[in-house]
Amino acid sequence: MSDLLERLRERGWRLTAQRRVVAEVLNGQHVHYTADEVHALAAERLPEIARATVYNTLSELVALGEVLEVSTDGRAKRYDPNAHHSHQHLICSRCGMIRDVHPEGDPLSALPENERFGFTISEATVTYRGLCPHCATA
Amino acid sequence: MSDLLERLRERGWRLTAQRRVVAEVLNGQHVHYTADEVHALAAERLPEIARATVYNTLSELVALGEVLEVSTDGRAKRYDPNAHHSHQHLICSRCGMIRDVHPEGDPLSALPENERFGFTISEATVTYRGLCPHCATA
DNA sequence: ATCTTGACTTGGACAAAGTCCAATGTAAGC
DNA sequence: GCTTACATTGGACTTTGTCCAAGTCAAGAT
Repeated sequence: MSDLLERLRERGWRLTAQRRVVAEVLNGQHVHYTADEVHALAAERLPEIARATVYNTLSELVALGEVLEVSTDGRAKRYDPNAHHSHQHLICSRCGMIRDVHPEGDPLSALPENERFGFTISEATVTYRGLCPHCATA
Repeated sequence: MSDLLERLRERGWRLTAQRRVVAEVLNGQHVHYTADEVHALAAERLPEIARATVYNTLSELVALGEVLEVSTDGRAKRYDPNAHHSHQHLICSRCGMIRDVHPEGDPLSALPENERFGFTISEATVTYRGLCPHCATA
């Protein structure tokens, strides 16, 4: 935890109570919260924190590479604190639960040159969908 | 084109002027429009078509499996008329443009059994991101 | 050809998610 | 402990999408 705050301070991040609370809410979670959920959890500790501040802070954490933005469908974006381990996502089509997974190989290499259309490709994400054990039996 | 409309009619779809125009806008495109873009294009031919009708019609086409919904990020969903050929997407991080691409191999097989957490996995989608030739030079 | 009817369309209100901005507050360096 | 540049606030605004009651119309029946 304090690693995160220290890394941020080294990069010139001004450490305010609001930013600390947002970072603490995210840190070490294996669930991926929406911005509104982060706001609600942060407000438990710091009641007057503004929605805009949560959005700002999340965007900064994403820009700094400390947190990943995951947009699963047309709904709210979710924030994934596990930015330092490359991984992909497995999502339950029914309940929306997300698990981090680690497929083998590099999906980037599966795209031949003549399928790149002049793009400068920087990233490939793989999303697996299906039913989680709980939803499959329910 | 008329294939699509015929298929839909066989399934009991009531063919209205509005639905015809929406289907015609989508048909045969290799770009993937947002609902608003579809609305604008449809309105060129049928000026008074309502936004709600476009949304309704797109949802029906998706439910019938004739069109795929692609949600690229937090922005508007895009509609992909190429539902009958399996493919993946390459997205410009700046302007949001989408191209269909065809990577080699099957991403599903890259996920080992012990990384499936009891899920019944039905689908794997791969999304490549980068800058399109136009945005890379601008 | 006209009627009938249930499905379709309309437009406006509403909602969710997110952005923007001017005024105010404050962390950190001096 | 001052100062000031940077952060926060809250409310208005935007975008994307959904909902609904009232009006309209495609298509089968007569």
